Amino acid sequence: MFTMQVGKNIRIKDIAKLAGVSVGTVDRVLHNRGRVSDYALRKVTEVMNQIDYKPNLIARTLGSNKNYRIAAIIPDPTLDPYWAQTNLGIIQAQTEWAQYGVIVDQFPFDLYNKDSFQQIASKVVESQPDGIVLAPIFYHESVPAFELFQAHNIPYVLFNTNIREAKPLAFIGQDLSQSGKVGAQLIILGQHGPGTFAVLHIDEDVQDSVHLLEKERGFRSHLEENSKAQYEIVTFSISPNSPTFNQQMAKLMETESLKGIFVSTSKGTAVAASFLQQHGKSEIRLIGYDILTENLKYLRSGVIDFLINQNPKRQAHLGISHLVNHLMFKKNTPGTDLFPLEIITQQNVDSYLGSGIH
Amino acid sequence: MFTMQVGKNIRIKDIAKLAGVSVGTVDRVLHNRGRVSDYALRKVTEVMNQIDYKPNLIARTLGSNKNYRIAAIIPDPTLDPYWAQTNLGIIQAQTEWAQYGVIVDQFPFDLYNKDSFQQIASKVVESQPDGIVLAPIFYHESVPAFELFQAHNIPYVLFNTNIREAKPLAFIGQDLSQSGKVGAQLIILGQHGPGTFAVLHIDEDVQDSVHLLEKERGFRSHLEENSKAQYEIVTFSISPNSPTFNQQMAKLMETESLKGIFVSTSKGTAVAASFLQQHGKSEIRLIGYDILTENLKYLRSGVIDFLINQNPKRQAHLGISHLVNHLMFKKNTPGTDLFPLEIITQQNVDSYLGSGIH
DNA sequence: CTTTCAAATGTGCACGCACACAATTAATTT
DNA sequence: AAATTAATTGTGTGCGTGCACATTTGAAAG
Repeated sequence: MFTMQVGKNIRIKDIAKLAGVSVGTVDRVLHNRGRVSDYALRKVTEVMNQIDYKPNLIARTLGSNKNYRIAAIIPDPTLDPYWAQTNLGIIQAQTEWAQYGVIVDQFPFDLYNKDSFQQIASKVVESQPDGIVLAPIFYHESVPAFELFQAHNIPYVLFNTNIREAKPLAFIGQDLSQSGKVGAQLIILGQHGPGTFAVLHIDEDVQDSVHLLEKERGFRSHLEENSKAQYEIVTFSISPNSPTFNQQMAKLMETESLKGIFVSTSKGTAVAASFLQQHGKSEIRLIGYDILTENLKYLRSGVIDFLINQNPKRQAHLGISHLVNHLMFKKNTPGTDLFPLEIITQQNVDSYLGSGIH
Repeated sequence: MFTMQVGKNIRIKDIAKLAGVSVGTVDRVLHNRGRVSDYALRKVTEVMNQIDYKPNLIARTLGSNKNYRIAAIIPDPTLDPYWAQTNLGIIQAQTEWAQYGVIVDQFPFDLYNKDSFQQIASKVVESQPDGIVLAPIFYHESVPAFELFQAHNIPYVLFNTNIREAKPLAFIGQDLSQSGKVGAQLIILGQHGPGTFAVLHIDEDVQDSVHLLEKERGFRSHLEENSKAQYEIVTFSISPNSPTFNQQMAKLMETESLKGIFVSTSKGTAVAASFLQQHGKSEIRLIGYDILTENLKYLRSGVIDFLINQNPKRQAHLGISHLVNHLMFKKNTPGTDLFPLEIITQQNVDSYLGSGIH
């Protein structure tokens, strides 16, 4: 029907010519800003249906010379090495987009204080950002926050923890139940029953931490389905601040039948490792989370056998990129971006440390 | 010294004003095209040293409306599922950059024919591309190819296999020796000696395949260093076309002491798996490479215990991106991009399949 | 002192899009 | 029929950079 130049891309100008209108009209149709007659609308949409128009995103960003402010709500990075990694990802995204008019403001809250989360959330809304990225680790406190964001029409992206009720622009993280299954698979590998496996939730308020319980659920379900031998699974939910903490851990270490430990938190992994080492029980299989400096030490010395990498840095980085793509490039982001459940060992850990952002 | 507007970025125009010259002169200095007086050159460089000018890449690509042709030299994707994955990565990059005037031409060569590689290489140079990405799987044939590229001043990016003599723009791939070590670590996990481990090189001409021997070297070195029990390691280098292939494999399967098999090629992994299954020896630990459809089947049914993911798709994709960044955005690429040695199991394989390009 | 010519410098347009504003047309009122 | 107003459509400018071309400068030659 129409002769098109090969190689060259279709521009708004071309559409205008084909539809017999001006670029302004096409522009109004594309962004449905109204102020267009039915006739012109029909003409343009007709052309649009026949050709495959892909707007030049490069030109678009240059043309609309907008500035965007993004708020990042994360736990205080100075209080926890895991969230320090997250912080790094945010900083990276920040510097990356800075020259294109994107400003990322961090709003840290206290990991151990639910109220602080709520306070920060309303503070963020007050600052009227164009978008929000957040790690909604507190279930109950998050739901009203989402409602607040929605009421103010601010798009938000979740990472780390998914919450069913939230209708975010995107979720970036892992399938936590599946993550538990990976842990289970690694803990029974080459083991011969019967024996005991321990699940440890160290350092967080488990009552409300959906993500930790999800991991445990996956862990248990895989063991029940797949282990031929008889294994006992025990769960400990303890805070290191508790007066009985040392005592409880010591008792666990001395359990004769103990064959493996699965720790659901990254920080807790190193804690469990130190106890195993102290009690000369390095042979007991230990599986935990994330490549933190502390964990690295124990992984290298063989106390920790496997780490499951949650990649907090990349999660945060990608969260912001998603938001920028949405705001600046008007790109449709995929609803969920599930990260691979990376298995880290003594032998492949360096290949992960060496590679940039993966 | 100079008052700068916060938030706003420095433009060429700003530099010109500060240096007391026109934008044209600044442009000439930036791209050192000459035709600039010593005085002006000094003035501009002075300003450049004081401020941190980051060119707006968005505007740059829009302004210089250039077209780039990239040639991709890879083994024929129709002959091997591994290289089919590579092909997918190239196609993805192709569609991604198409609208910005980047054209990627594929030049497939015959995986089993070294001469075809040489022929294709000179054919590529004839086509005068702006850049080349290639998988130099044949050592001896690659070196003269690199010299040819250099002589014609065409930048090239390597992936999959690194070659010391090549001075590429970038190398994208894995540390193969370390990859073998990961294989070894996974094969002894939970095993109790004594016993036999087999290293299988199936399907390629091992004489010249540096990459396979690298893996074996790593495998052996880790076992020698780390296993307390006595293990015997045997190596088989066989082609499935060989008349004695079935016989040799059958004999291996019946080896009583066999505790594990490490296969160095992705295609060979499925072959080994089928033999294990046929002989009812699924309990023998099997470790191989890559998430190919065939391998997936055996991984799911438990015949394959671990796969090490080389991520051919992403390697190819990133190779092209590196080249585009160099050509179009004039960005300095990092010399080497070592991919993590991803460990794939029954439980985490879906998390890898689900995620897009990571 | 004018002419010639090359080196140095400045100016203007294009890239494709967004957006503000100007111009046109049609409908309604006086 | 002229004037007012609203609805629609078209035009122009800017975003920051690259590049072609025009202009200026200064020195050498006539």
